[in-house]
Amino acid sequence: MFELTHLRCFVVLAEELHFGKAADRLHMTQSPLSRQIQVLERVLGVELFHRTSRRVTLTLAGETFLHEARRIVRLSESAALAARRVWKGEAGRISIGFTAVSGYMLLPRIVKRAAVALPGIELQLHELVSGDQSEALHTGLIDLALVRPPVNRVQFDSAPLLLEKLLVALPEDDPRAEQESFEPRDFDDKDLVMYAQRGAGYFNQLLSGLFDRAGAAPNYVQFVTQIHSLLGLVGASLAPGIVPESAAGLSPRGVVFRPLRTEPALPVELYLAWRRECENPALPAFRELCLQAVAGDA
Amino acid sequence: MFELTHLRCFVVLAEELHFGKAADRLHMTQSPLSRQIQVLERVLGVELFHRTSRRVTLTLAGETFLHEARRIVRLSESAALAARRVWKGEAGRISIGFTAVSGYMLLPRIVKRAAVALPGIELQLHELVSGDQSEALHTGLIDLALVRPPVNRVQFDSAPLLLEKLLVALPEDDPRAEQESFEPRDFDDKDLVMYAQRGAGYFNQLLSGLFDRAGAAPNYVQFVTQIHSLLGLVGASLAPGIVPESAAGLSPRGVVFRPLRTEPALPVELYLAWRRECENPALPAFRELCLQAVAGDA
DNA sequence: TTTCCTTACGCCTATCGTAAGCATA
DNA sequence: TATGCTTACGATAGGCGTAAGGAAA
Repeated sequence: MFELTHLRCFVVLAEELHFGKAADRLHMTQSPLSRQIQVLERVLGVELFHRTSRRVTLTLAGETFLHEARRIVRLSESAALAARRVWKGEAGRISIGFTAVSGYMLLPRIVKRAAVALPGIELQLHELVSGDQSEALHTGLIDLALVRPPVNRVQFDSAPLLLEKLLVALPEDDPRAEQESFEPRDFDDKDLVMYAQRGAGYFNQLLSGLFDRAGAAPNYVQFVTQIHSLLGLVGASLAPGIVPESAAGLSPRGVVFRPLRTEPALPVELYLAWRRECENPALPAFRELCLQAVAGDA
Repeated sequence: MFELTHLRCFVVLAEELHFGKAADRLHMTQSPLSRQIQVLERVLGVELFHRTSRRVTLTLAGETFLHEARRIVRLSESAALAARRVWKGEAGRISIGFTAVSGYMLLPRIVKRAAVALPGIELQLHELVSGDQSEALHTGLIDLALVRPPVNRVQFDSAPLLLEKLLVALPEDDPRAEQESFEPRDFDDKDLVMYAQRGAGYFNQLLSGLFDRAGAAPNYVQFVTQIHSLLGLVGASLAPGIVPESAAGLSPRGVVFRPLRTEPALPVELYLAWRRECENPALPAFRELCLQAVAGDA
């Protein structure tokens, strides 16, 4: 078969229609050019040029081949450029995993920034429940995860992304809905929708610790794994619940939000996590952009 | 720069993800394959594969490059095929020159046949006055001409394509319009629209000879170079004229056609003409088709 | 005679295959 | 220990440039 060298020689000769000039442009002498063309013609079984030792012209077959040869040469150049851009992280695709609540608040801001700062990067968003995130990260389905602690520090690298306040979510018909703000001990021996230990371990531990330190023991009327479910129950007037600040952005019906005074004031953590051997070259720049997107709007 | 060899190796390896198996498919040993990939990667400045001495996987840059490499390899194969088809005359483009009258009758039949019998051939039709045809043929604007004799036998090869009768074209209000048929001596000393010696030499000579041999001397009221013009004058009731049979297919307003008895009965010749050094590989098959198209419908 | 494409010859780079090296399961 | 990718080495094929050959203006 022929090679790209042959095509490059052919294209230039077809443009110059003069072996000497074409050879100059190709930084070679006439003789090897002549042979390159001969080889190409022999391999194809086609006369590409009409040569009369005085004038060189394309045959019809040569004209159609020129068309294709140009495309191939151009493609080979652009393919190299594209590969280099992906390799250098200027282009490519990044898959991001997020849980509903963490994503709804942050991702629009991140996506908007990325479109401006990293125009060659295509973002793929995967909404995943917390438990699935680390597996998705491990198998390579996603390159980056927005997760609650703890992050498995053996498999993954991570960076704190955001700290949030906690809010009390109350049914709007709850008598305490008038109250300005709350503190943990307000829920001692009071009904509360709580997070399950399995499936919502982070919020379960966070709130348990909070109530323990305050010497409060709420009456857990229901355990849920997702903030969505909790807000549904609150909206149905079952009982109040505690949610991260970003959940207020969901504006659920029949629910009002009030501050919960805690120590520290911003106890809810959100982390970025990624595989230690980060083989996606676009990832470092994108992680940086995530951190800036959060900081820039804080 | 890289070569097609590198791309072919790369594509197969990307499919097998195993140097040994890929090398088998490429009819080579592992070692040169390994080096081909290394060269490609060095030339691109990009790691295409993630190698762990146990497992081979594509990097992201490799995935995008694979996409392009496949296209390039496929294109190079199809380009060779296309060039070969044109070279063998199975595909290509043929430019045909024709004069209005000769073309209008014959070309539709020829075009229809070619679409079926030579589907890879694209036809380009050029309507040209007789005088321009041989120049167009010479310069290569057209590959084939439908022409009236004489054909320059030094520059061109030719073949008789069609013989036609002559018809008398009469204004419909001419008293002789009732007459069944004519012979040349009917026009002795009668008004007639005639063809000019320059620009319509063939018909001028044909008719002059006809009238001479019949001992008739019409009264030429006007000289024209094109059959179109002659029919225009006839339709305007200036005088009758003599036209080839195919002109009747134009159905001009205000003109009636009547046979002209001549010796021989089919005196009007139409030839195919082409450059002696016929460099269009599709031409021979197409010429054959033209002759068959005429014969098959005679 | 000049121009310009092709063929001939010697040199050199690049590829090939074989074989040894080395990391991983 | 077996598998499988990489490196080392000698042989060879194909490319290049220089120089001579040959047809056309």
